[in-house]
Amino acid sequence: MGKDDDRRAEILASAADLFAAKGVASTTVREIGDAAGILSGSLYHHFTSKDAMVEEIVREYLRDLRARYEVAVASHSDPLEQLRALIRASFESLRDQPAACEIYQNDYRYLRAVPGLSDLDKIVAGFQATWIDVIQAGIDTGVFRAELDPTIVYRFLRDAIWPTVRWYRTGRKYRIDDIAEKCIGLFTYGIAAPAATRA
Amino acid sequence: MGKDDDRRAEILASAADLFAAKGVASTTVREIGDAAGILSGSLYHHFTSKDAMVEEIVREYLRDLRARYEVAVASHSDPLEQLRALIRASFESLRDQPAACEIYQNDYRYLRAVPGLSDLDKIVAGFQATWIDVIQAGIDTGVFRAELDPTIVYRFLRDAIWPTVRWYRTGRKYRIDDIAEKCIGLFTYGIAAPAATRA
DNA sequence: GTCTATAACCGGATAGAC
DNA sequence: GTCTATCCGGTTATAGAC
Repeated sequence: MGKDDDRRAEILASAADLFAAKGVASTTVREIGDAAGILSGSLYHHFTSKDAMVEEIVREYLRDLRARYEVAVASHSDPLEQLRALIRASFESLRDQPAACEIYQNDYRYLRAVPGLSDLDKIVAGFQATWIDVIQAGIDTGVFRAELDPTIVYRFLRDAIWPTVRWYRTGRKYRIDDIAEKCIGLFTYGIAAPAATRA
Repeated sequence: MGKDDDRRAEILASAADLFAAKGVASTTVREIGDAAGILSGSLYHHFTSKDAMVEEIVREYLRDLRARYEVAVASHSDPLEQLRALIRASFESLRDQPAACEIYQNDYRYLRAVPGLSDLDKIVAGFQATWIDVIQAGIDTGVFRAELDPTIVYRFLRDAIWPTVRWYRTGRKYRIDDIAEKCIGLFTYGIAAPAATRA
């Protein structure tokens, strides 16, 4: 049984790489078969459909991300530290599961239309609530600036962080930890030099 | 002649809406025909192919954005004001041409593969250079914090701004000018309340 | 568990009548 | 300038042999 599961996992992993590189819709079952060393028809012995493969990849990814977020929030009481932990957790997720993350980023519209992922919007709303609660707590306790709009801040943070998966590559100029800290620094203190703008 | 051009422009505008809403690859020529009130075959009297339509939409959009950026940079000498003008110009572009902008955001991979858009990467590199030059000037003149990495700052800014086109809708809770100013405030000063973190 | 062969469908694009 | 009719290629998925 372990052997079969391994084979399944191998096929799924190489399929995820293809989905990430070319987009889900543009990846054919023939290509998935080629990458796994079998013919497309044989895929249907392991999976019921191409969309079922996509669903399995994305579900596992979301489950993992949810777990990381829960640890991040539970590990701190200060909202600023919680927010920083959420940012770090996001970058670590994107480092550890780049293929699934890229699928999630690039093909959200496709995923929403997959029958088995009809609860996707609900899951994503849960992530959003986690971030916004932390931001709101920061404002309420005076750690964050009072003028901030939590929803808008969340959206800018989210959209700044996740596309990193498209340009970050392991072993290149930046390590993911460095990028995470630069992101934290930028969003915590802003661009402007204090003396020049806060007079 | 004017009549023909109008008809062309109408078809192109409704096609752009479809491309933006469903994605370019998922939009069929039959749907484009339906939206224009003609059959798919008749489209080929006005355009040589579906990709030719896409190319025309995107080229016009990029030309307009380039012009806005040039005005933004030329109108100021202080790097902080130049950066703010670039941010405002981006949001105004996204407000005035939401369909083309969304295509550009969502279907970049598709666009890169369109033969007629083989210079796309080069054009985009020009945009990037404009932003990075301004950020570097801000650091050099001491207006921006010295620790900043211009390339990274550019990427976070770019990725925070453009996805706005996906959730912003005219006449809703926020006007685009408000969103632009909130973006400027967030990236200029950061999240942290000064007293709490700068001690 | 994989292969062969093929069904059933849908996409972009074309030719020629009107 | 639009319609009718159709071609051709590529897609997912299935049936049954091995």
